[in-house]
Amino acid sequence: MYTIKEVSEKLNVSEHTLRFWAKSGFFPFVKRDKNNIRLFSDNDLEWVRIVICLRSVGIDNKSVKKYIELCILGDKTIKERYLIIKNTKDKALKQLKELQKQIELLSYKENFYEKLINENLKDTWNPMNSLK
Amino acid sequence: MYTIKEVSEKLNVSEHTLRFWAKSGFFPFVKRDKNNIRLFSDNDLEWVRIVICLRSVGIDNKSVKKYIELCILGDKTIKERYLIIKNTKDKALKQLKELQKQIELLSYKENFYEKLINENLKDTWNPMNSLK
DNA sequence: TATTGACATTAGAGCCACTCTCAGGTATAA
DNA sequence: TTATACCTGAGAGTGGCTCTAATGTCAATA
Repeated sequence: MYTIKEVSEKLNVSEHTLRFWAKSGFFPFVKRDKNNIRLFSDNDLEWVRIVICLRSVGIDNKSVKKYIELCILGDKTIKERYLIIKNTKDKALKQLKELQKQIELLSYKENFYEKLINENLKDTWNPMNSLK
Repeated sequence: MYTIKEVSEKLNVSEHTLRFWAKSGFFPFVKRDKNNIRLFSDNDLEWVRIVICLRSVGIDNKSVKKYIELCILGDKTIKERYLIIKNTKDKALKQLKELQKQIELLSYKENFYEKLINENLKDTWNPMNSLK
């Protein structure tokens, strides 16, 4: 069983965020010890991982909450949950493409600056000039 | 020359955001017509693209502003700008890896649900059970 | 035994980056 | 000349943290 701090370190999410998520009802199953301290099981960690996954792909907190509620409702919500995960994956794939495009642009500019520095040329990329 | 609306459509950023960015000093070079309406040149569009790029990789507005100010200062800031772009690219590459991991997890779960639906099995993924 | 330090808890204020609403200005078209 | 389709700025509202403050538990040390 892990405290908030340990979960925070294991999964690289701030304690603040974990408490905020807890307050938002993302972890209805996490137990407390006699001093009211949250104890996450290994299985709970997997849940946190899913929340991280959904959030990092830009699913808003309300929808994350809804997904969790569907899980708790059990088998009869499987199709709905399937669709949420599928749509989320599709969204993530789009983001991946977008990110690749941004990396290309950044690489282009990195290269551009490298050349400028090496060749000691003037910068032709400034408010008054064009990219290409 | 393009109005805010046209830029918004071309680059898929809301007019609100563009105005917000303008107010934040991200486009000090954009001209206005006699009615005070912003007119973006093709070159300005490239600037907006860079801002989109930096923002979408999570560079905060203050740092975006700083980068723009460095550009305006001209040649003597090239090395500093190079480092900003390089660090941003590295950050983006990390995000790419992270995103790929998330997509893997989503695919795993998608598959899991698909099987459940096809085989009409019970859901073993719920608060009380483990992922594997 | 008292206190120090490392942990935990909550409520709630503050912050960032939008996002939206509003009131108002201009230009063309019916 | 009124409708529409734009544009403008100011400023309120929102989401999702992020941080602070006040408080509590417990183990170790002076």
